[in-house]
Amino acid sequence: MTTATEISNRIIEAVMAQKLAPGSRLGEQQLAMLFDCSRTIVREALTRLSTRGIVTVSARRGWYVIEPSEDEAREAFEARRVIELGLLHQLKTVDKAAVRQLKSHLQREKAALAGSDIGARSFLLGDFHVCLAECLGNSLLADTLRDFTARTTLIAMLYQSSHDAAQSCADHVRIVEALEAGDIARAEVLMSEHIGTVQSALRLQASSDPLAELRDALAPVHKSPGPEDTPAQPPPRKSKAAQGSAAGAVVKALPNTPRSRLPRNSVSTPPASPDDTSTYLGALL
Amino acid sequence: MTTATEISNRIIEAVMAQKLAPGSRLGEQQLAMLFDCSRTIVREALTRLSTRGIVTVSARRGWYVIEPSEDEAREAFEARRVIELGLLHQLKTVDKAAVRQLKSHLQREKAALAGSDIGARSFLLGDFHVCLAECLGNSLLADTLRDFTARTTLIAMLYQSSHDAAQSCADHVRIVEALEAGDIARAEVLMSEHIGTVQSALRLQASSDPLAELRDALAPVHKSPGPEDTPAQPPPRKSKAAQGSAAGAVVKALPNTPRSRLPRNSVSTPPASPDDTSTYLGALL
DNA sequence: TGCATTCAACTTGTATACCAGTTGGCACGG
DNA sequence: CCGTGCCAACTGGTATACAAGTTGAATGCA
Repeated sequence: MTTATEISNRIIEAVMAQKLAPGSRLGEQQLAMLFDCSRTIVREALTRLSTRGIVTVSARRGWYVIEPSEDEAREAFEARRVIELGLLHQLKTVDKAAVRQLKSHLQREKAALAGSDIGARSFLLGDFHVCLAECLGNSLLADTLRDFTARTTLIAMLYQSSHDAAQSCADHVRIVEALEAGDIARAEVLMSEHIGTVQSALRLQASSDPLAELRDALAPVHKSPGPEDTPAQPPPRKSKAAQGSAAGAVVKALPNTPRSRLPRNSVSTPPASPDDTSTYLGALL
Repeated sequence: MTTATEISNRIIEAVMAQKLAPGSRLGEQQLAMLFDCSRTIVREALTRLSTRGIVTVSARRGWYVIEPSEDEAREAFEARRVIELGLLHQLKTVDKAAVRQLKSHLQREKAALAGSDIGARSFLLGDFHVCLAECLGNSLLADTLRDFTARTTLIAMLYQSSHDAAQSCADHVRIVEALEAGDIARAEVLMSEHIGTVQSALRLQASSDPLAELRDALAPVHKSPGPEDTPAQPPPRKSKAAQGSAAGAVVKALPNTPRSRLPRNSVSTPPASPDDTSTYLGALL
């Protein structure tokens, strides 16, 4: 048994940890089995998340993690810029305790960077911004920023961000240094550059050709041209499918369940075979 | 029959129109009767609104419109300031079409100010800020701002704002003028002052005595001292109860249903007598 | 072989039945 | 007359049954 709040927290965390890709399917029944509760609870969690703009429901087809359009991506980054710069801009003084807490966060970031847990790394990198808002004394904006950060994390996954984690962490360190020195204006500039760096690492094509993406993605791959490496790529969650080498860009989020459509045993599956569920929703556990 | 989205929109609008006061009770059953749908739908609407921070549920007691604490009030205004000033601050140029749309909004504000519909007046005054964000091209922030504006509207009701509508409208006019002139910096200053004016019109007591509020509210009323008038007061929705004159501050939102606890007819009330419902939820129709 | 159609499995959508906690009136005892 | 405890009515909480729409694969026909 689990509460709706727990479930939605898990999902948000999984998104921030890049363990749930844009377009991932979140079946009510599957989640209900996974969390050992009824569909009612799952539904409440998903409804909440859809209000927060993290998932969408396609009528009688299923719930899916959002796949932001390029316009939505632009808005999300703009929104984060507005809030985070606005927050710093209005700041008069920096509390000692806040700096201490932020430094503690940076420690965790560095630890994750040294370690091998890609998920924790991604989560902490995003959580820094939430933490900043919280330390600066506005939990309302912190909550808002959490949703927006999850959003930009999904955008980074969807548009194959080539940004690396070490860079982000270094940026965060400099920002906190500026805050500690009381140089808020510099912190603001650094934050602006930081967000700009992350945003410009996206492979957004401003081309007016709506087929460009497909054309590019479906172009025949003769040799691996490998122009640049993409360090912060989502972990090989799905195993099979998408066996094209890591070079080619993925068109969209490929359908996340290549499971063969076997005839169902009968009506309902009481023993709850973990096969289906644990395959791709293990990210939530 | 109504959808969950419609219901939550109605409630948000009623809040922005100051037709639903902080602490108002929103019974699932009552709303279900009012909107002719099942509790399931109502529940979804209320769940959504609670995610947006407009209502709260007290376990097995009922749903209520939020009553923000003073800290939450501070955060809400700060959040609005951050977003709105941040939005203007990052603005490079002002679109012609945006100015046109904003001017159209101002026309409606003036019309409402001239008319007698207090609800429309309050709604439009708040909606201006949402409209601004939308015109400036960020619907994500516009949606966020809608929730925050509803919040500050509730705060104004709860803390007996003495601010008047004409002043707000005049402020809005000046802000749009500055935008039209391309003087974004001035618009920013004006907006800052505007929000400051609204915020400082609240009767927030910064006293550390947690009983001060009660002490003040329950002080005997000998003569009506009437220091200043409070023009933008919530309409006399409830008729009876709170028969103390308009001078004394209301402690909290008084229990919104002084309905006598008559023995229930039997099990379920099929013909759905409109008595109970239409009494205080008429604001939603 | 190729194409259109049918159909069954699977999905969410909605209503409802029932569970459980809260509350306030009322009766009873001091 | 006052205080206290009990009880019934009312609240939301949860699970579940059933309705309704979507999809993809198998099948039959040209």
